[in-house]
Formats: sequence, structure tokens, C-alpha cells
Amino acid sequence: MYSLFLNLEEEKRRTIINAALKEFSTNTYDLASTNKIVKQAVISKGILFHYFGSKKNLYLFLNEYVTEIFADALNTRLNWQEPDIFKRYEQIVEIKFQLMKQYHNLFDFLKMVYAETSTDVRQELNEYNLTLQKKSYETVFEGIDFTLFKEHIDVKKAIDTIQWVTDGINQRYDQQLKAHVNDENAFNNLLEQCAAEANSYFLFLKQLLYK
Amino acid sequence: MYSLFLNLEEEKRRTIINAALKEFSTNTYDLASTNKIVKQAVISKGILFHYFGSKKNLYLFLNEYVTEIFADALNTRLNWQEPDIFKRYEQIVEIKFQLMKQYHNLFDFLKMVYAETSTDVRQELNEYNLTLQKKSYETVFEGIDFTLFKEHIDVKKAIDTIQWVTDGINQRYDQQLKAHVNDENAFNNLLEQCAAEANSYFLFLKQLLYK
DNA sequence: ATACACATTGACCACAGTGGTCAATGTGTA
DNA sequence: TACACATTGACCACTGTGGTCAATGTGTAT
Repeated sequence: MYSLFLNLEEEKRRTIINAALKEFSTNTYDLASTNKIVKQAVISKGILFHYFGSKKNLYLFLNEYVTEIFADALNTRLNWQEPDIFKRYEQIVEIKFQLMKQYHNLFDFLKMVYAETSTDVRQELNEYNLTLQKKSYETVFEGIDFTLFKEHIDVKKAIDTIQWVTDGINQRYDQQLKAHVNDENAFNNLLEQCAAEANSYFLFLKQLLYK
Repeated sequence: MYSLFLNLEEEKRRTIINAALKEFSTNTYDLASTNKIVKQAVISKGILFHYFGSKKNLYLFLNEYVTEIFADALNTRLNWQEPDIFKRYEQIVEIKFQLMKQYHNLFDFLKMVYAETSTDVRQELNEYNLTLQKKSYETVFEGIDFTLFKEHIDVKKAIDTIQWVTDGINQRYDQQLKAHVNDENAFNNLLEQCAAEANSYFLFLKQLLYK
């Protein structure tokens, strides 16, 4: 289907992917501009439409492409034997940050996709994502030992809290990360810093929640 | 300065404010459209520019107007004698939701303002907000009794956690709220529900964090 | 009834940006 | 040399932009 694009050399492909991710994670589908994408990727308008045919195809392809990248990373790199939810979260954070080193806006994009309402693409997004996303979200907790929590703890609330604390720390670093996308060293350092802070909050929560 | 607008009758003024809040909380400053605002508010293009002179003035006025509304509400309705941080948070949630009944997009707008990067307005926003916002954020914790926490607790992390859980619950209700903006009953019910859920999470956290 | 000040309208403007096209030009291979 | 295919970017018709202004309503003081 998109073999023209997929046969491109790795680096060029990633440049285009990242340019598109950036545009689509900054604007809603309707307001995102293919002109800006080609400018950012330093390719001609013609070749983009040669690869993808239309803005809509590009967007839907992008969604499936990066969703798969994320799913693959989880499947191959996550230790599914780990019963401690905090260690599991540490791993997920680590995997996400590894991906962000290659695809800075991957998760901003997925967040935007989740919120996208344009009638041009909503239906197709639902068809693809609703099934996959829910399934993989459930399996993320596969093998977790919930008996590690103190007895009187509401496990659902505990999981929510862990998730929200993770989100909160990410958000705390978001602005800084965006300010340093062009300085690879600074960007990666910030990711390390963020991961470390996440882990310190996990420790904090562990002391509260675990036996 | 904007006496023309401020002398308008209450309801018309709020209609215009809400139309502008909606547009500016859905789009960044550059992409927000004055045409959409006048259409939503059912007023003519001319009168909007008669009131505000330019898009930029409208935006900056809007920011100061709703910031003041929020600050006023906190100053007058908050019980500053309350030493329990959870009860303080309950009050803040309550006050925010009261305001959202009148101005649905008030806090979405303030969030967007915080993230706005357009060179057209960023400098003016900084001049106004950075001073005010930081000051009022500090005073929100005035009079809180932090000795209520267990001794070994990291108070800063505890406060962050409470904040992030509050944010998380809000976000959980966001989509539903947006789907029911035109059904006043449903909207208000959702707000009640959201406040109730926030309180149940506050209870959960209190058991973990308090002596 | 008249006159005047001011509120309000919406057609209109020059312009910027849109998704998409296609004739022309490069480029690598047989 | 010839041919297939990758790539370019000027170009298209179109939509939407912030802002203007002559025209029209409206309320009040005389």
C-alpha cells in the first residue's frame, strides 16, 4: 500500500514521520498543514502526495505506523514476568522515553488522535484504534500481583493514582522538552531526569501503598 | 478602556465572553477565528471590533477578565481558616465548578493561555500572568496545617499527588462535559458527579497520608 | 417632529494559506 | 542511448483571515 514510502532509507523515512508527527500533534487534523510538513521534512509537496495520495491517507497511515511501533516496543522489551506494578511502570516509562529519543512527538500525537473529532477521519480512527488500544491497555497489567498492596487499599484508585502521577511528571517536563527538541543532548538529559523523578515518586507511592 | 463592552447588559456580555473562551480554548491564538466568535455569539463582525479594536486586544482582555473572575471567586468564597488540605481542595473544586456553570471553558482557556507561544501575545501574557499567577498559587496553601501528614511523608510529593489526582479526575470527565455543553442539566449533573468522585479520591489519599 | 449621537450591521477588501496537480527535470540502470 | 521512475515546485481554484466603513437602526433631548 505505502511501499513507495516504506522502501525509503531509514533516516529519510524518520525525518518525514517526525515532521508529520510534529504538525499533527500541534494542530487538529483539519488545521494541520501539509505545506508545513514538507517544509519541515525538506521534501517537495509532490513527493509527499506521491507517497500517500492525500492528507487523510498520510494521517491514517501515521496513526497505524506509530501505534505499531509502540505496541512492538511493549511486546518485545517489556518483562512480562514482573509482578510489581511500580517496576512495570518504570519499564513502561523507560520504553516510552527510548521511543521519544527517535520520535519526539509520538505520544503527543497519540494523545491528539485520541481527542480528534474531525468527521473526515474519526470513523476510520475508531475502527482501528478502539479495538487495539483497549486490548493492549488491559494486557499491560497482565501478571501484576495486586496482593502486594496493603489489604484495605482500593486497588483501582491506587492504579489511577500511579497513572496520574506519571502523567503529572511527564507534563511537568513537557515544556522544557519542547524547548530543547533541537539539542539532542539536552533533550536526552531531560528524559533521564524525568525518568529519575518518576522513579522517586514511585518509591514515595510504594511506601504508602505496599505492605 | 473597554467600557463600551463592560457597559453591556450581563447576559449579552457573557454570551460574547463564552463564545470567545470557546474559540480560544479550542485553537491557539494564531488559528483562532474572530469570524467564528461573532457567529457563535450572534453579533456582527463590526461590533466586536468596535468593542475591542483588534483580535489581540480581545484576547488579552479576555485573559485578564477571566483571571480576575477566578481570583475574585477564590478570595471571596474560600474559607481561609480551613487547615485541612483536602477540605481546601474540595472547596477549590467546588468554586471552579460553580464558575464552570457560567463559563464552561474558563479553565480550558487558562490552560491554553499558559501554553500559548505566539509572538503576537506571549510577551504581554507574561507581563500580566507570571506575577499574578505565581502569587495566587502560593497563597492557596496559606494556613494549611502540614503537621496533619504522617511524620515520614514528603509533603511536596504529597501535594503534587493530590494536585495530579484532581487533574486526572477532571480530565476523565472532560470529554463527557464537552459532549453535553448544550444540555445544562446533564452538564451540571456531570460536574456534581465529578466533584463527588474527586472527594472519594481525596478520602482515599487522606487515609494514606494523614496520621 | 426634528435632530443628533451613538450602537450595530454585514458586504467588502487585500491577502495568506489550503490540499492537490502536473509538466518538467533529475537520476540510476540496462 | 534510452527508458522508467523519483522528485521538484510553480500553479490552481478555493476558503478563510483580520479588519473596515458606508449604511441603517435606535433612543433621547429639544
